[in-house]
Amino acid sequence: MGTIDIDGNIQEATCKQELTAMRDSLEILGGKWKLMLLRYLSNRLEEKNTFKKIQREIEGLSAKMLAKELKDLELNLLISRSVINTKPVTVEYKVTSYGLNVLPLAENLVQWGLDHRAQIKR
Amino acid sequence: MGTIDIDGNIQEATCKQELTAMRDSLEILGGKWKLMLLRYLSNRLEEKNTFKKIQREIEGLSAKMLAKELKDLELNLLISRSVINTKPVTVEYKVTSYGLNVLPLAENLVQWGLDHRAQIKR
DNA sequence: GTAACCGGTAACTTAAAGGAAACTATCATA
DNA sequence: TATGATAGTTTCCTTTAAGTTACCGGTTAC
Repeated sequence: MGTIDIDGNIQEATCKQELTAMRDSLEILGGKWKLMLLRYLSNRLEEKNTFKKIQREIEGLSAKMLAKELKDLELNLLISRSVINTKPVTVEYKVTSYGLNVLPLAENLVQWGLDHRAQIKR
Repeated sequence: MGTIDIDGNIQEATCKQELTAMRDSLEILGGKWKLMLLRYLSNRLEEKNTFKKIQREIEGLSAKMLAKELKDLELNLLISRSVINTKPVTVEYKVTSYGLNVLPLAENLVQWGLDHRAQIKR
């Protein structure tokens, strides 16, 4: 196992680095709404996903949480935010192409959760 | 996408079920120590991993948290607990074969975390 | 008899996450 | 002038996750 850096060198991660990496992942993707938002936006690439639209369509998601989660995702380059000059202004959120890379991971979690529920039932 | 149940039927999951599944996964695997413990035990299949040994070797992990995380993992059939009649008694924890299935998911998280750190640096 | 080892538990504290409701500011329509 | 839309922010509150310290019962070695 190893990543490849800019110069093409294999980067073997130490045990501690691996742990940090895992915690990073859980911290960045792990909130209550983050993966959900990424999946939501990934499944609506052709639509104009504004703040209010997202909030209306995801039940239970408050403005405060939505604003925070969107900010976090943007900071991590997973989504983009663009202000559009309509009146009143609208703001559109999109998954970045980099953000699309998270999807397989999210689907793995979905699948594991489904399998696990079946497993526990036995 | 779909799981296969006992009778071989394809189970298509609704959107809501998928979300629940994802949250289940994060809840079951998402604590501060759970995935770390699973990886720890998975890498030490040949050793006798007792409570104290684990606590000694994982720095920062208190008895309380260790006991709690082990209980949670056991409830979810991911590890097994067996009391051994030594004096004083020791308790051995092992990953179950079912628990081993979590490893790929954990490695994905590790890999994503490493890649992401590289990505953010640019 | 007392100190140390094992596998925990209980009580308390702190830090972070999350939720509800009200509020801001700008513009448009009725 | 009042109402409603968009995109948030602010305040207050509750819940949850996690850490700290002290302790228990049983056993053995000194």
